[in-house]
Amino acid sequence: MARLREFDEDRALDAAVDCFWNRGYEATSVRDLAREMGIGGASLYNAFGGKRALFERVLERYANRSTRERIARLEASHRPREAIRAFLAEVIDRSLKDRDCKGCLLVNSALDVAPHDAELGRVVTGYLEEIRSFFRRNVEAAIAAGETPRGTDAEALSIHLLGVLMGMRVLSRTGARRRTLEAVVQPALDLLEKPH
Amino acid sequence: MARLREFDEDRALDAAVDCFWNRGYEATSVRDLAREMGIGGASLYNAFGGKRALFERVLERYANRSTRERIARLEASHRPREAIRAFLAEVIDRSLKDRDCKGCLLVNSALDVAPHDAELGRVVTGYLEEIRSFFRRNVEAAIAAGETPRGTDAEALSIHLLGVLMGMRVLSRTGARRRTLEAVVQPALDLLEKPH
DNA sequence: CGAATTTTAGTGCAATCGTTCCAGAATCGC
DNA sequence: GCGATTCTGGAACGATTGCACTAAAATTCG
Repeated sequence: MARLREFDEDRALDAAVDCFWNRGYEATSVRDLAREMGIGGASLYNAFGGKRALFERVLERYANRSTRERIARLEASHRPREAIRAFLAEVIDRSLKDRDCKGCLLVNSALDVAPHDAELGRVVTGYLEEIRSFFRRNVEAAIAAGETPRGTDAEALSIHLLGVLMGMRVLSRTGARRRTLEAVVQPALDLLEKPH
Repeated sequence: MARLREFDEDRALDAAVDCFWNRGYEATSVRDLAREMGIGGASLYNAFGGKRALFERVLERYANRSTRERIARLEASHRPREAIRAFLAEVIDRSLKDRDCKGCLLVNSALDVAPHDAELGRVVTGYLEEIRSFFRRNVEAAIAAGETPRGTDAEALSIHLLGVLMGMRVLSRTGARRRTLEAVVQPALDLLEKPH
């Protein structure tokens, strides 16, 4: 019926993720995007609709490939408390490896675009809630397994863990060292450990 | 010798603070700034040098009027542990009162402009270090007063407090409720409290 | 007052913004 | 091969960007 698309949509999306992740929404131009994605401007509008619509696809892809993948993988291979610990440790490792200090696209977006675009704000908040839900699920499981201190509140602790994760992401974007990031996170992990 | 300036530089700076605070560096245009500051574009360049130079003045004014003022005031009127508690409580109160969810200009800048401008990055990091230094100073004083749990590490705890503050600021920008913000902060404050 | 100096509003500039349009190329059912 | 359809690179759109320039207005010193 019609001409076939020449470029790989997933590869192009990955390139767009890198663009928005590096420079933020406002500072990334459609021309930058098209160049990095290896396509023409017309193809971008043809395939993705425009800058904003592309950004929604980018957020979704980032969530799938980064956040959801990590949650599923760690939850499948670790006991509850260790899943939380491994999640934070992995984020620290990746943050330190990233020379560009890109931080987390969801956190960057929460501060950059969410306040000025209610719909995108709800999307970002939804993804953050998925992370918190992961924390909450595993804190509850750890409580049920009797591995946590007495009186642990899963709801409150999951919020605290999300906040600590956000703060660590902010500091990692400013180029913090490993010792700093671990000092941010450690006390939160200690709350899951029975006092001895 | 020369004509006197018609506008009040401090009032104009305050208006510029609001602009950058609301919309971020990139998304704020010089024309927006001039209009909100009540001056012409030429006056802006004349008095402040340009957008970037103005932003540095804005960061300085924000730090003086918001962060440093709060630190000095609370440190003068509270005992060490209560100064930290009051600091976080005040930030929560102000975050909830702010309908625009502007968050903290320093945090917003740390994610928005710092990674792309090394010099501004150092400026922002410096202001954040002042906050951490406030935490550290008061944790040390609390330790010296014997008010903290045994084995409290002032350096590590001050980093944790800074991270928790950053995280709370991120979540406040997404429109979090009081219960959420307090849940983020409470466990960090508990670390200053002797177990009973 | 006259000269010197600096602020002011307004306009202009080259560049870039997100987006659209266009002509040509490629692919399908027929 | 043909018509229909969708893709492609490239040019062009109006709007806006940060910044520079001009002439008039205002102030202080001599």
